[in-house]
Amino acid sequence: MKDLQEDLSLIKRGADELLIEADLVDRLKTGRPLRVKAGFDPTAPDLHLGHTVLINKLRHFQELGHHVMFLIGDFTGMIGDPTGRNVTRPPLSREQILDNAKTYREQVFKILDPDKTEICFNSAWLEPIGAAGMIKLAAMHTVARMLERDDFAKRYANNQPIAIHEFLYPLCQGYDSVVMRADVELGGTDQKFNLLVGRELQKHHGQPPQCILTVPLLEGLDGVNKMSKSYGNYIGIYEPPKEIFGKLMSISDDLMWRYYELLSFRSNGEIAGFKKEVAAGRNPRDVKVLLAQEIVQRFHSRQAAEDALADFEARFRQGAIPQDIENVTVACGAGGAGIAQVLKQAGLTDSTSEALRMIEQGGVRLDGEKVSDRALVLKPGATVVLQVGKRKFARVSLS
RNA sequence: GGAGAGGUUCCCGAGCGGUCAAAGGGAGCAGACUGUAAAUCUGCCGGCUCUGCCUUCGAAGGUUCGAAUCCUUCCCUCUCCA
Repeated sequence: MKDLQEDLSLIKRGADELLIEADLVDRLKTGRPLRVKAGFDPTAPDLHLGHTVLINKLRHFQELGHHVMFLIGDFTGMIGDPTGRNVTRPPLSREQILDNAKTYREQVFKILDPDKTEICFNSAWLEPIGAAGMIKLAAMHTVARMLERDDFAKRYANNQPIAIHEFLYPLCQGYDSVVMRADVELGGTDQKFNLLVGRELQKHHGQPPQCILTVPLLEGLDGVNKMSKSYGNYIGIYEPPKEIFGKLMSISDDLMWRYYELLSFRSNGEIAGFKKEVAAGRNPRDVKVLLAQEIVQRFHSRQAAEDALADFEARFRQGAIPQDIENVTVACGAGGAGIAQVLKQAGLTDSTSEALRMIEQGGVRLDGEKVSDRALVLKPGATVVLQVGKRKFARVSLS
């Protein structure tokens, strides 16, 4: 019995909500491996730290000997989960989906055990049911119940459009649970409604309704919106070490604690210790460095974490020029090229207008010297190191 | 099917014949400062062959010396009624 308590506390660690706990306890008591489901849209080809909160939780179940089913929503991906942002997603081609799925698999297996993970595609059963099946499915739920969903309710109240196909998404996701005979489904807190629809549909099909475990959504770098590729506030787990490190260093001091809670493998005791030390005057920067290193090491290596730190220190604390600068060749006529042109063609600014602005604001350096002459001309044959702001560098050769 | 409201620059949102590349806020970027790509403050924030020129205000036409602003048609969204 005490093993059960330990299992349960691991399952609940960091989780937002568990429905229905007593039901889950009963199922755990049976001793059989539970069928644990979590689904992902194959819309984004790579995962970011926000997804890993959920995947870490899947791993917990896996460690406890349960059957983890990683569902790739290749069919539902065509619908796109209603985001409330009223953005129409371009439909994905078959190849794109398969391609994305492959990438998913690789990335997820950095956290999950490949031998113990079942990968499913929901097109396998949603495709065959056809329009008739879809109508049947739609008959199992009412519009009023659909509008209970917070997102729909808000949009409806704010006179924002809701397309009918958006109602189909929760139904499809719920039907997945029926086919997969899920005992437990995991999702972000924003998924709660969809997860509950799964329970309803399972009841309709004479199955015991699945338990639901929601994990908090990780805030993105801005600390406000959820981390998401479409908001551009994310840290991808395949990003270069220095990017991951730098992005983590850019989060606010407050957000840092949230990240510790949801991403760090450090114990609660350790984290509480850090908080105490910072309150007592320790520089939060140093604690942030530890977090950044831990994450870089998880997805790259210990060495990469060391290097990222060294580079960061050199660049931002001492203003040094980094070692690995991109080499760019820019073509110009015999008379040379204007500095603004060169900055644009080297990809350091988006437009010549922006380049000129950067110069006016003192954000451009040439071989470490601030450029103040917007009419500066670079001669053919010259090779210079150009810098825009603190982070953009290029070694430019004129030819 | 009928009546009404509305579509503005990355987002929200003013403008309602010239002074509009278009207020304000957010995001973003740069500078200063610092404890960091935190916080704070300042500036920038369509493009270009840049003291000028070109392209934007759902789309296409039209009126006018001149249109984001007026007219016509079309597309899209919302509300109420049926």
